[in-house]
Order: sequence, then C-alpha cells, then structure tokens
Amino acid sequence: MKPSAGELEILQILWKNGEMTVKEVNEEINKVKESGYTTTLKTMQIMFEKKFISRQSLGRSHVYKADVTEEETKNDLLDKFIESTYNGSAMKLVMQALGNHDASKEELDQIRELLDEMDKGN
Amino acid sequence: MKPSAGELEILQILWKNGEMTVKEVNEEINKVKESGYTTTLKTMQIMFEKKFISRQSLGRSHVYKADVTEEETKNDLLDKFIESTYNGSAMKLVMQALGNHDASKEELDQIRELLDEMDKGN
DNA sequence: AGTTTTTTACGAAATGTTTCGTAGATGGTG
DNA sequence: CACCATCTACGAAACATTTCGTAAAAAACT
Repeated sequence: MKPSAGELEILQILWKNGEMTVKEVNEEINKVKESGYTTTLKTMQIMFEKKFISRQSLGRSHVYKADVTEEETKNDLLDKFIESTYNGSAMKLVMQALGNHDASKEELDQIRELLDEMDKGN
Repeated sequence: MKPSAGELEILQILWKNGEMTVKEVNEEINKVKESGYTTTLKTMQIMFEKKFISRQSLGRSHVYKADVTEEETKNDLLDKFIESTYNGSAMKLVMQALGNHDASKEELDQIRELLDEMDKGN
C-alpha cells in the first residue's frame, strides 16, 4: 500500500538511521519542522498497524524499524506517479526531470553509462 | 497549489481535449472507471473555485477549460515528488526511472541528445 | 401548459490524514 | 514509598478529498 506524505517522511528517517524510538524519530522531524511527540507516536502506531514498520520492546519503550524496503516503496511510488502524472510514460518523466534540473558532468556520464547498458539489453 | 488525484485526472482530460462540458468529462472518466455525474460536477466546481479551471456559459450548461498549464502543473508535481521521495535529487529519480522501465532505441537516443545539450550548457 | 430531461447548486456522508489532549502505565530518584 | 519524568494508548477534533442525494432552474417535448 501507498504511504501518505507524513508516513513517507518517517520511513525515510528510519531507512537512513535504522532502529529508532519514537522520541528519536520525532527529534529528527523537529530538525526540519515543528511537530508534537504524540503526533509522531500516533502516526507510527498507524504505520505499525499497516505493517509499514515493526517494533520491539526495549524497557518501557519501543524501538521501531522500517518493515518495507526503500527500493520497493520508492519503485511503487514512482510507478504510481508516472501513471497518474505522465500517463504511464517513464521516458516523458525522465526527459522532463533532466530538462528541469541541473546535473554535474559526473551525473550525466553516469546516466550515459546506464543508457549504454540498456542498449546492450536490446 | 497542488491538484489532488481526482483533480489531476480531470486536468489531464481537459489538457487533452480542450473545452469540455461536465457531461463530456464525466463520459471520458467513465471509459476508465465508474463515476457519477454529480461527482465529476462537484469536483469541477471545486476546481473552478481553486482557479484550476475556468468556464463559460453555453446555453444552460458550462463549458470548462484548464486554467493552469500542463507544463507548469507537471513541473510542480515533479518537483514535489522529487523532494518528498528522492530527497531532492532529480538524478536519483532519473536513474531509477531508467533502470526500471524499458525504453526503445529511439527514446534512449533522444535522451542522449538531451544529455549532450546539457553538456554544452556547462 | 404540463411533463420529462438536462444541468447546476448545495449539503452532507464516508473516508483518510494530521494533529494533539488526556489518561494511564512504567521506571527512576530523593 | 511518594513524586516526577517518560512513554504508550486512546479518542477526538480539524482538515481535505471523494462521493452522491436532492432540490431547483432551464430547456425540450408533446
């Protein structure tokens, strides 16, 4: 299933940091924006019910970790985005993303390599 | 502002077809999924209030057209998607989109051309 | 003119998300 | 042991979205 915006934010934090308590996740969020502790707690409880994350008791508190992979989740989000916004055309998205964002020489070369690999596949 | 999923669906139809009545838009939607007439009407009335679309009276009915451009809207959605899902890195998104979707030789060449153009810019 | 059809406008229910207040449990500290 | 801080659980409010029923206006039909 598709995580909401708030859920995705928490998943990104867990993917980056591994196992974390609600308090730690909330502190991470508060580096970027203000958000109450129970807000983060509630969201994580819902995510737990949805099986996006799992948890383990540690003393009185819980330690959470992502239970869906970054790869799989982002693929899923990307596919849905391509479908809804670019009518299913990944290439249209790639063209627009390239056209609208600066890239370093290294990045461009990296993409060229990938394109060459894809040629071989054909 | 960001159109919702349902609003985007209607915008895509209007971008493709130009001026349309609610009835026509609803018929277009019903080619893909079932949806009541008043549902589409209501959504379009909300979109009108939000200034996503404008309208003109034609006899007893209204003829609507998109009032935000496809280019601008998709750019905005793309930027937000890159921000929320790829931590702001357009190149990560491009790499993943290329890696996960097949492309024809023509499409790959088209991307190469674009990359060459971008090199010149540097 | 009266009935039917088409269309708008309005309101509200159903759902999902985000946020937070409050109560209660747990564990540490004087 | 009583008090305080920390943490969970629960419920509910606030908001946005989606869906549709119903009423009323307007036009078309007989």
